[in-house]
Amino acid sequence: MRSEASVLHLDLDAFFAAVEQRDKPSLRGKPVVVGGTGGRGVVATASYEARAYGARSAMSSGEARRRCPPGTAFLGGRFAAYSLTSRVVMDLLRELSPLVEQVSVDEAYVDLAAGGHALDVESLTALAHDLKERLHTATGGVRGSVGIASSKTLAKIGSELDKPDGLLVIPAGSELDVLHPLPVRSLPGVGPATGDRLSSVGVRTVADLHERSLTDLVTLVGQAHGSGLYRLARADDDRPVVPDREAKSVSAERTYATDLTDLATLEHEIGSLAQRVVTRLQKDGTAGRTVTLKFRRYDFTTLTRSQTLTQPFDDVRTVADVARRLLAGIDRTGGVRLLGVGVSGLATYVQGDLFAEDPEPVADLEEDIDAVPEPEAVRAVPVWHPGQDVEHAEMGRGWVWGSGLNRVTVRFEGPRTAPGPVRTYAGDDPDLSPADPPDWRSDG
DNA sequence: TCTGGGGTCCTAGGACCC
DNA sequence: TCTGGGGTCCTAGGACCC
Repeated sequence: MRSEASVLHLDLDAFFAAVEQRDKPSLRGKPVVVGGTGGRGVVATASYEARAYGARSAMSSGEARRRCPPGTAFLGGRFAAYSLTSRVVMDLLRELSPLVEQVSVDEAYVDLAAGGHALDVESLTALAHDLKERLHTATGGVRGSVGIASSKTLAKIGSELDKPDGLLVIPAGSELDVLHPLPVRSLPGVGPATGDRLSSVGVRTVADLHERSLTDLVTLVGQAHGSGLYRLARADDDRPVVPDREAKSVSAERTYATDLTDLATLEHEIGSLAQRVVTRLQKDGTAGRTVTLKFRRYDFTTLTRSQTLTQPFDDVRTVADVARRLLAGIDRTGGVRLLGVGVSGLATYVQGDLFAEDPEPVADLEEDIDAVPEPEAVRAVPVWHPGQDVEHAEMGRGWVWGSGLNRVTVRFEGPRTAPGPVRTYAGDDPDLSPADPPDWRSDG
């Protein structure tokens, strides 16, 4: 908690629906629901007109249809438009401060102290008012709610309390006055499960929470969550505004209109999910070490299976092969409602121009790189993927990082100058064809 | 027409190493 | 011949958020 209200939280109001209403004037003033329109769809965003009829985020689309009147627009979503509009807003925020932490397409924190702004309540109110107006103009009609307080949590609660089109400054010193009357469920991080546990011991408001001892709370909801709640009840939150957080995992999943049972179909679906994940991995110039398969049965029971490999990978074949092997160990009786494929344990690599004259130094990126020499060449080499039959090796392009006798170390070509997935094969001819596989091995 | 899709963080147990 | 802890990594599941 800072001594001044210098953290701003912006939350765009009914964002997806607002963009639709902006682009289609006939939808303005009418209930609009954006989300999955199929039999198993859920609501992503309901306009405030639709909320008046009881439509809510995460509700099944069927339920929303039942609640909303005829004439309600049910739309599938145009994510390119949302993302473009989001960028306009985030650019405006970056004019306020170099420290902007984007949480999602429609939400961000801004460190106003880092932007050198006057932090008295009057100035902050004027700043927020001005931001809201500029945002509305720049986006062509989207509105947002702003909270400004001495911490991220309080700023977020502030924007939430005055929605929609809100503006709430919580002056330093008044945090507990705002916090204590609120239901615990309104604290970020307190969902249905924690809410029920707290309620079962008579904790309903933040004031109730404030009366409980640290040990009580830790016993009730665990170490991390318990101490977090203890601090929250005291407005004790000093988390910094952090721009550009690195992603820790990448995943893709799909719920099928009807449950899948056929193994060949499941394996095919895993292939297309793996492709989606790998496309993003490669675009980000990153690679991962762990593949996770997510599996939801016909009855909604959900399980995950994962496997960690010794080397990072960023190719479809590895991801798909590992995921298919994980699938083989799962009882598929009754049918599969959802499949997901994820990659985690991401390693971050320096992006750079492949042919830059003065490449980024790679030596100190990771300890185990120290011994690796500069790449000698980029050339076509056979590429083997962990878990793959040697017979199915392909030709690929890779950086050759040192070819010794009977041994060539290859890194995948990609937008990076630092270590990526390493594939080594033994053999004295670096131009061996896949039809004539050498004695393959995977090795650092 | 019950329950999307993309994430983060935490817990807990077992393996393994020192 | 009984019996340590601590630390880290991996796996599985769960809570929560937008």
